[in-house]
Amino acid sequence: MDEQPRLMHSHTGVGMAGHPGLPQHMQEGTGGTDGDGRKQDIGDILQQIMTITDQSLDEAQARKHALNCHRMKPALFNVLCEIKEKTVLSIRSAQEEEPPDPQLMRLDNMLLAEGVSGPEKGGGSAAAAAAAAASGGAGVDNSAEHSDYRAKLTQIRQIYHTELEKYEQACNEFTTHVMNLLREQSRTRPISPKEIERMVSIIHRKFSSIQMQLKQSTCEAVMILRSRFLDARRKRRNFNKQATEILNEYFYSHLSNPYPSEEAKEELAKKCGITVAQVSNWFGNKRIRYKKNIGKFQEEANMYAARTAVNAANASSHGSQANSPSTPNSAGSAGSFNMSNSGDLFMSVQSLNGDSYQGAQVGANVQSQVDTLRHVISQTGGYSEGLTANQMYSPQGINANGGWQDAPTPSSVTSPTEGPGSVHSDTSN
DNA sequence: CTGGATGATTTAAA
DNA sequence: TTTAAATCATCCAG
Repeated sequence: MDEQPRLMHSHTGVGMAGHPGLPQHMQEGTGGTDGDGRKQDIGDILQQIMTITDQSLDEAQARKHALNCHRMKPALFNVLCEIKEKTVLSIRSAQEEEPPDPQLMRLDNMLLAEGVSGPEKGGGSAAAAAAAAASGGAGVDNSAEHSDYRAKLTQIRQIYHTELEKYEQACNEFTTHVMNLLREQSRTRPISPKEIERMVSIIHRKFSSIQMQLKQSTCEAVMILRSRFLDARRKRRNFNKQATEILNEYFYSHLSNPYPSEEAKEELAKKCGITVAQVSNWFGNKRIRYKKNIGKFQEEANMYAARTAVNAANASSHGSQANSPSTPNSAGSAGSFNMSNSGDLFMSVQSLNGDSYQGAQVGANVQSQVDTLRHVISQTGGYSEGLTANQMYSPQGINANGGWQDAPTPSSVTSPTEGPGSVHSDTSN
């Protein structure tokens, strides 16, 4: 910009002094000072303006320059300004106020709520933030649960921000370009700053409509992601066999107190490749279902008990304790550990009695404990089978210890119509 | 297609 | 908050 653009209102009527260095062809007819010559001059200029679109760019540039430098130009410009001054009112009045688009506001709010357009870090998605807040300290499994979701959300956020930046940059570039163009044009035609402002606002509106599209598609992406995430969470997928085995192993080896501690849950979760919450769910389900129908789980219980017994025997022969998922002990007191052991062994006893289970694998030291347990069995043998089943996993001592199924009050359990006993009957009878 | 198995969610209680 | 219990929703073998 070597030359100040002559905007309409800042225009102060440049003198009519001739410009030096006019091209030769522009000079013709300017020699005389009479009216005819001037008229022809104007006609010539107008003619050139009219045909300007037919010219090549270089040619046009040259012509433009020539016109700009023409001595008649300021006068013509003034005339144009006057004409425009009279007609521009209608344009100016058409400048409407732009009300904030409610849809845009809704989109903005949603993006903010989803953490897409909000602060970069510290919270991620609203859902994740809420989950993290709800879970307090145990954010590890939650982050694992939501990591996929959050990763995708972050991706969306990144795309959104890059696109937004791109649009803004493009908008600024375009605005600058248009403004320069208008300034440039304001040399040859009257353009008010208001008009430039208006043009800029039109450009901004156009770009913001593009931005709204971006926001809309981002919102859609978030919604899709969200629904997919929720679906995935709602969808049930069975754990793999190994995970189930590990869980069952723990459950049956801690049958007297199948309440894994937080650390135990974490370890189990890690081993099984599931979350701590899932471990909790599993144990919750397992406890209630086991208790509801012990007979149904008899075989499973025997199997795992035998396996645990074997493991224990092997481990003890190597001089170390329990091989099961390295929880020190679920129930703090020393007595309960023994109890739990005895309870588990009791399962083996049952299988030996009822089904001639291969007890040969049970180590000798274990066998001796089995013998002592037989007493317990015989003592409780007078009850109905259903009760026997209950007694199996909750010997008296455990109840005293706050065992996992709080004293099933024999009287209530004795109701003979119950299922467990009947199922159990195939093995014991 | 069906019924049982099973993981997840909800509700209520401690 | 954890847990028991009920319930939901899906999976899956037959």
